[in-house]
Amino acid sequence: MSEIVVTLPDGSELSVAEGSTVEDVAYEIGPGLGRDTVAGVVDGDLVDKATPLEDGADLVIVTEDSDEYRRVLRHSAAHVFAQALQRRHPEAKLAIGPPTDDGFYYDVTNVDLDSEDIAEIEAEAEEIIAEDLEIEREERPRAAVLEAYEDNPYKRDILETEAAGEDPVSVYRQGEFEDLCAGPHVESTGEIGAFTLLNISSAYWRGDEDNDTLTRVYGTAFAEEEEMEAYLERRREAEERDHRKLGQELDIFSIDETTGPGLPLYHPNGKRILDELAAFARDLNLDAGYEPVETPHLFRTELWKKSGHYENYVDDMFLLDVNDEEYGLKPMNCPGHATIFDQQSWSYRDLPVRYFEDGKVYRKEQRGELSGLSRVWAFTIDDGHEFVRPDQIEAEVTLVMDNIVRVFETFGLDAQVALATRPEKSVGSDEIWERAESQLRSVLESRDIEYDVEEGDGAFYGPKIDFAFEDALGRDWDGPTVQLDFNMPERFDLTYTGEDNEDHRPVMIHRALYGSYERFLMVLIEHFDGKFPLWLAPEQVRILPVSDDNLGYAHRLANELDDFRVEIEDRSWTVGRKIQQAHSDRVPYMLIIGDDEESTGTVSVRDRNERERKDVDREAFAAHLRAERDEKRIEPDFLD
RNA sequence: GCCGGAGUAGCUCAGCUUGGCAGAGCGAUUCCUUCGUAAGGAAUAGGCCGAGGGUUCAAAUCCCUCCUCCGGCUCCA
Repeated sequence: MSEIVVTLPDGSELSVAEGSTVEDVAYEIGPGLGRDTVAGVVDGDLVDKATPLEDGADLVIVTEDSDEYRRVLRHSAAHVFAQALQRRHPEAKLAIGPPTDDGFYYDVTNVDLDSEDIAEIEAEAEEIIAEDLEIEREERPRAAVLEAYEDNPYKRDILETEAAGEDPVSVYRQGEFEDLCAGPHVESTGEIGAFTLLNISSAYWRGDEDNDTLTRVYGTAFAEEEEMEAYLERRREAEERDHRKLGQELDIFSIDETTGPGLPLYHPNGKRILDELAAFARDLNLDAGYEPVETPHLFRTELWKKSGHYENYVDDMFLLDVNDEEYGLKPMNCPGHATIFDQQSWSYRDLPVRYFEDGKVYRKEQRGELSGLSRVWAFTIDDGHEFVRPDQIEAEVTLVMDNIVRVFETFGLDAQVALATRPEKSVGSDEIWERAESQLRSVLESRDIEYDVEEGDGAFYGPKIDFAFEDALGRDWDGPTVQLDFNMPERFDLTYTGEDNEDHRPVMIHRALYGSYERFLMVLIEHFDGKFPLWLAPEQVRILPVSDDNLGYAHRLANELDDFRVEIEDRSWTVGRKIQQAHSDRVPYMLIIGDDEESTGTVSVRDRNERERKDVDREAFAAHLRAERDEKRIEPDFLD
């Protein structure tokens, strides 16, 4: 029998008998690995473990404890859901049912499902898992499959796109159920140790709003019941961190039905945090050579016509009629800043010119998009605009990136970085685009920042680097950004005089260190679970007198700490109750003072992490507090 | 915007299936208690049951329209 050679991930080559499957090779390597093998990745494609290998294949063995396996298992779980659905609702039509990062979904149509149906289908799915049906791959002639799906436009669509030209076509069968599918799958339905349906919603076919609306059922599956329990527990904890819930509990902001959707109202606690954030950004900006400017919320639409917003963005703008003249609330700050730049003539020596403004903007987002602070109609951008010579782009972008990195470090945040390149519809020459993109790339690489390239995802006016945050529920939101703009300088006919005494066109850089204060605050609330670092905490110290007799001492203490946000708990509660409340309000430090402390002039310090120390010297505590605040330390560390 | 779910006291929720006096806990207020490290006690106040219309002797409850929120899709700071 002839042999074939496969290459393993470590680069080693292995000779095996022709016709060997992924599983055979695993056993060849070792019996333990053979038993653990659940699938393989061959030349980058995930396949069943029973797939025969070709000579020269690159092979990765997939075992149970891997993300690949979880995807395979969940893909099979999606089939189990579909089978259960068809047992209960034979009329339902299946569209597509892929695995996701932490589960699966299946898009279906021609069936109405409510929560009762979901419970029934879930019970049916448990039954299918108990039946332990073998999952088999079958190759069918294309014509036969096309005919079988005669009245299912979605499966036919898949045959014409993903499976275009394939003949035969693979179908996976388990019991009476079969589904058009490339696989791979686990061996039998019994391999799914834990299965649950999570929620029901909707989606457009192929994500296109012009297509049919489908019912999307989300679920997840695990090999072991305990894994699923742990996952569901993490989900519950994430829900507790949701900024909409904490925002209300901690009295940070509200969005009132009467005052309007997507229009957040910041309470004193919220405003204290925003003010600290603004002061921090202002320091960074002043250090980096930005000059503060300020522009109004409203401009004549003449400006929006000049900037191109009226043409491209008018559907998202709030327009007002003022004495038969049209005005618009600003959706962006850049046209105002470009106009300021245009008020004088500039020399090449003056550039870069850098303006910044915490500018409130208004964007009429689609109603279904609004969500807490992450998507709103009125929000404030920590907006900077720079006017630079083309040869200054790289140095400027480097400066901006350094500041963005500084922000991430200060808060201990993490984000997905993406370089978005030239879209099909764009302005500016090939040469300037290429140069700009390579400059952005080079800044990212010189800073060792990991990033994805999103081809064609740039703005029509220039390429950009976006930083996306994940919220507690795992949704991604764009935050800080650096964007190059070749368009606005054209539209505003902005120029500077070069060394050659000729007019030249500057490049504009749009950048935000936070993105918007709204979205950034959302990220911080969830990131810290409401336990803000001392410098940001709306209330930094709470003084808890043991009895009313100690109120005088409490006020003297509060006066000594008058450069901090200090509150005195003077309700007629027991000490235990006062401590309990301070913990639930996530106050970094509590000072508990009774007769003992008052007589010795000390304090008892307790922090929100439940540590405490008695007989603390007031001066020493105050000095620590100042250092902790000024150094922007993340956690209260006096009691370390 | 589209599909689905929901809206009852400041907050969390019960009541709605089967129409018949609008409820609980927390919080608030007042009084008692002055308390030593994660919830002392009692009393009181608090509601256009999201808004409007309809059915009915009677609507929180049934029907219609709208608003808002939640989960997605699509778009984004």
